[in-house]
Amino acid sequence: MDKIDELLNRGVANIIPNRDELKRLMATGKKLNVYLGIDPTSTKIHLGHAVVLRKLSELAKLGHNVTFLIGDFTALIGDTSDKDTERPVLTSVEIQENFKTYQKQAEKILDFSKVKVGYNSEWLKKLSFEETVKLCQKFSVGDFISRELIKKRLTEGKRIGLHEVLYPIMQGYDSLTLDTDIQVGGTDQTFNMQAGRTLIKELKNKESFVLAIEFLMGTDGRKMSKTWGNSIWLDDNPNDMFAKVMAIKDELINQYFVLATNTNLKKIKEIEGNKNPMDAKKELAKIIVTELHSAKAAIDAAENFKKTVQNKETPSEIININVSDGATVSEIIIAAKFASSKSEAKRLIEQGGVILNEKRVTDPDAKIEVGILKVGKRRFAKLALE
RNA sequence: GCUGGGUUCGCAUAGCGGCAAUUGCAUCUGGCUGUAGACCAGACGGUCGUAAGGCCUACGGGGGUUCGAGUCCCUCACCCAGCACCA
Repeated sequence: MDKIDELLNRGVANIIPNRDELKRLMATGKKLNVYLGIDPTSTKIHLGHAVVLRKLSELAKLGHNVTFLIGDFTALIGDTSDKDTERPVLTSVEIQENFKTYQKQAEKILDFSKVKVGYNSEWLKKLSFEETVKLCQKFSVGDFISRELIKKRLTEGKRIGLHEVLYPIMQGYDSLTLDTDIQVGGTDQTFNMQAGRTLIKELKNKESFVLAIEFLMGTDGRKMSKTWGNSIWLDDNPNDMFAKVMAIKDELINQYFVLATNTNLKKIKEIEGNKNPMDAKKELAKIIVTELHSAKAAIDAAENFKKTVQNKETPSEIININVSDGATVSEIIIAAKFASSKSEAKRLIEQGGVILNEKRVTDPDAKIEVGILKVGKRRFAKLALE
C-alpha cells in the first residue's frame, strides 16, 4: 500500500481525474494497461526524461502491462509547416537505429524485458480519413485554442499549423488502441494525454487516468532541456556526471533526490537533515552516478572530484603535447586546443589563467619549458620535447 | 498574387547614416569560498604591435546612393502574419 502511495505521489505533478480514484483502482490489484509514448527523433536522454522512465519502471515492477510506444508515425509526418524544404523523413530503419541508441541509455532506468515495445504507425497509418474525421468530432476547436501555449501564439499573431491540432488526436488514438488505463508523460503532455481520456470515455465508456510527471530543473535552475545546454545526460561519463550534479543550485538538491534517484524518501530526509549543502550534493552525485554507472565509478568520480576540484591537484590522466624547442606558450595553448586563436590564447594569459610549472605566465611569447601546463582551472597538458 | 513585419556573435535581442555593433543567456578568466555551485569583477571576430594603436573580415545574397551604410534606395532569396485568388 505504501508502494502505491509513493508511486502516485513522488515526482507526480498531477493525476487526472484524481489520485484517490486511481489509488482505489490500483489497490484492487488489477493488471492495468499503462503506456508511455516517446518521440523517436531524439536519441539522447537526460535525467529529466528519465523521471518519466523511472515512473514507468515502477509500474512495470508492480506487474502492470506496460507499453513503451514509439511515436514513429508522428516522426514520419514530421513538421510539414514548410513546403519547400524537403524535410528528410525518417525511414523505419533510422527509427530502429534511433531506438537502439535510446534503449541503450534507457535500460539504465527501465528493464525492457518487463515492457512491450510498440510503434504507433501500426494503427495510425491505416486510419482512414473517414475515421479521422469521426475522431475529430469528439473534440472542439475551443479546447485547442484555450491551451495556454496556443493562446499565446494566437495573440502574438504566430502561425499555428492545422496539423498541430491533430497531434493530440493521434496521441489519443494511441491511447484508445492500447485500451489504456494509465497514460504516463511529462506535465507538458497533459493536454495531449487528456485526448486519450476523452476518446476512451466517448468510445469505450471507460475511465482512464493520466499520470503527469514533474519536470526536473537543469543545472542552472531552468527547465532541463536540450537547447539550454543545462542537461545531465544518461550517457555522460562518471566524472562529468558527478561534476554536473555538483554544479546544480542548492535549492535543487531535494528535487534531484526525489526525481532523479531511487533513494527512498526517508533516507533523503536524513541526508538533507544532517549535512551541509555541499555534502548533501556529494551524496546525491554519488547516488546518481551509482545508479547510472556503478558504485565503483561513483567512488572514483567522487575521488577525482575531490582531487581535481577541491584540492586542485593535477588529474592523473592528462593529454601529452610534444613541443619543439623554442615554441611560445601561446602557440602551445593553441596546439593543445585550449584556445582557438592567438587572440584568445593571449587573452587567457593576460587574465592570468595560464600556469606553467606552478608559475603564472604573463608573457604570451614566453618560451615553453617541459613540464605541466595548466590553463584555467581544469585544463592540463603535459609538455615534452619532440 | 497583394500588403505589412522579419533575416545581426552558439541562442535570444538592441541598433538617430560615423559601429567590431547593445543587452540577456550560455561560454571563458580572475577574485572569493562550501565546489568547477552562489556572489563580485572582467573577457568574449581575426590579425599585427611591448603599448598607444593599425590592418582585415563581419549585421541573409547582389547592386546602388554617400567622404562614410547594419542603418537610406533597388533587387533577389528565405521566414512570419493578414488579405485576396483558387472553389
